[in-house]
Amino acid sequence: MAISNDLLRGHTETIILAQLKNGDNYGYEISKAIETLSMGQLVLKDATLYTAFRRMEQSGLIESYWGDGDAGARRRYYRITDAGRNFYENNKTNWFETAEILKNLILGGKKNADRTL
Amino acid sequence: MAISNDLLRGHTETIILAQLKNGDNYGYEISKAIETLSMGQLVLKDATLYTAFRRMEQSGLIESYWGDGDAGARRRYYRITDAGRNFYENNKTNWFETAEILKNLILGGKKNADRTL
DNA sequence: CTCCATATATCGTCTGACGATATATATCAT
DNA sequence: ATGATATATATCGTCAGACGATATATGGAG
Repeated sequence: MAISNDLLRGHTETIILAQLKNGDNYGYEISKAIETLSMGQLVLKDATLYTAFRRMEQSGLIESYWGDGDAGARRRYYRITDAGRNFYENNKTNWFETAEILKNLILGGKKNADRTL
Repeated sequence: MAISNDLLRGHTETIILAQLKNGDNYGYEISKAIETLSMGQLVLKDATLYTAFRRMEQSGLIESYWGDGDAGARRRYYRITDAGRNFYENNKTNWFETAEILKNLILGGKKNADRTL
């Protein structure tokens, strides 16, 4: 059961930034790292990945530069900025708090409800 | 720090169904119950709430009927269907699994990365 | 020479959350 | 009484983000 697009929504950027915190990297490898880390449950689609990069660069969360390797297809490397680090830390904290609340909401409270109406 | 719209996305229906599992109820009270249960962190907007009801009724997750109370504004009550229960159980399980994976993804793995690249 | 993995990129579509707005009733303060 | 506030439901239009489809380029395996 893979992670659905709607449950992913809003998390993509944070997940990518989490990878970039480990050092500069390029799209394809970030994508593979995420796939591995999620044990195959999350495979970001190309369109999702690259639109996220663009968006994040425009909003100053990351910077990019072309890799100088001659071998293979050209790679565009991304580097996390200070703004990106702040954004990441905020989202991380936010997620843990949200997850706790969401857990309660999804469980629904009220252990033994018997309301007839 | 309230729950952002994007983190909410995809969870609304599950959260509403969790409430209806406690017995038939109407929109306004469901909304208040969610607000209380989340300690004010999640306040579903009217538009979100009522579009969700419509969507869910059309897809057979819930059924509705007008309350017969003469007092106050008319209330439309909702009842969870069998399909709704299945949907809820699936989403609940799915969420707990997804949350676990998402936790790893957001933390990003690789404790002490020092890749210069 | 063709197929596949690597690698990046854009266009257009669809879905779901929400701001704005409308409508109606009951209660409470002025 | 009159206007504000809480209760209660509903729709329209907008916006953002995930993704299917598609395009392009390279290098190695068969």
